[in-house]
Amino acid sequence: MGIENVAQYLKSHGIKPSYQRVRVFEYLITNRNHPTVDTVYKALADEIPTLSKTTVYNTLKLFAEKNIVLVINIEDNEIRYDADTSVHGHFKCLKCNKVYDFQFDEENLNIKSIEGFDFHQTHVYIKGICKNCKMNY
Amino acid sequence: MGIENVAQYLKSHGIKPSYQRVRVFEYLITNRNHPTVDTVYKALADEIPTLSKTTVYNTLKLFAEKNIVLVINIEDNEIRYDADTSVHGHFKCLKCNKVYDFQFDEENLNIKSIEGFDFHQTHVYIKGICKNCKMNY
DNA sequence: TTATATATTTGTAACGATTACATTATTGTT
DNA sequence: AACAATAATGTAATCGTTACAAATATATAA
Ligand SMILES: [Mn+2]
Ligand SMILES: [Mn+2]
Ligand SMILES: [Zn+2]
Ligand SMILES: [Zn+2]
Repeated sequence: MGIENVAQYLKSHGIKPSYQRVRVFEYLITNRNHPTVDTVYKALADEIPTLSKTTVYNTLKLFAEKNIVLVINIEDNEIRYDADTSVHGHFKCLKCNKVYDFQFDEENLNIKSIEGFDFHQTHVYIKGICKNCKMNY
Repeated sequence: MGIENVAQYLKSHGIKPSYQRVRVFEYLITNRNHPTVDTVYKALADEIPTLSKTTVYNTLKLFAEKNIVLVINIEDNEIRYDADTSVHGHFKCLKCNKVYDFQFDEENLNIKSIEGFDFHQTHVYIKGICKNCKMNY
């Protein structure tokens, strides 16, 4: 994504840009790894020794409410976050556990049997084995 | 689904058809409501007073491993189960919390950027407001 | 600047869904 | 009936998440 000024970006979405919030959001856009709360916490705890895991929880929940992050529920045992809020799908490799982005044509989904419904969010999740893992095993 | 003999169906998928397993699977195919563990437990506990919630957990996990139920993770705070294992999408209404099935054209998704990956499962989840709730509020 | 109010962060305790595990019950076989 | 194997049950433990109160930081007014 092309976010140059993170503080300004947060402000423009109604979020006061505290130090911790800026750092969490910066983590998301520089490491595009669809991290869990724990991943973010462990990564930042070194550089921000006073950081509390509760703050990471609160911050990501706030980001989700303000719609600057997507909440990704591919697996039932982990919640991941994504600062890329454009419409795209997620592929999780069952061997290396990496989550890949992919594009898809939403219009061509050609959805039947739920006409007249209001769509707020669409999530497309695919599980399988990625190219790397297919070759190396 | 057209499953006449549940016990036979379980056997054919490598599952010994104990009384509890048959009852849980029967619940799934008669009430097509994408229930949680708790929903199944509460519904059957009346008729099977000795039923343990652990058994419902074990049973649904076994069904998922043997691929006779789908695990549905639309929301991060609830795991739902579906005995209809055909490819179809799920719409969750954010007002009435009902989960609707819908069909979609998998081929037309036209997925880019993950060529050469092996797909095991595809999930399409949509959240929004259903037709009923739109009209009645 | 100082005082005061508001917002945010922190750390700990509580919660709740899920799992682990030991015990009991059931089923199938000799 | 005796035995072995499998499944169900109930309780305790686990772990991710949330609630909450105290501490800290930030903004505003005097
Ligand atoms: Mn993504
Ligand atoms: Mn379904
Ligand atoms: Zn992989
Ligand atoms: Zn509804």
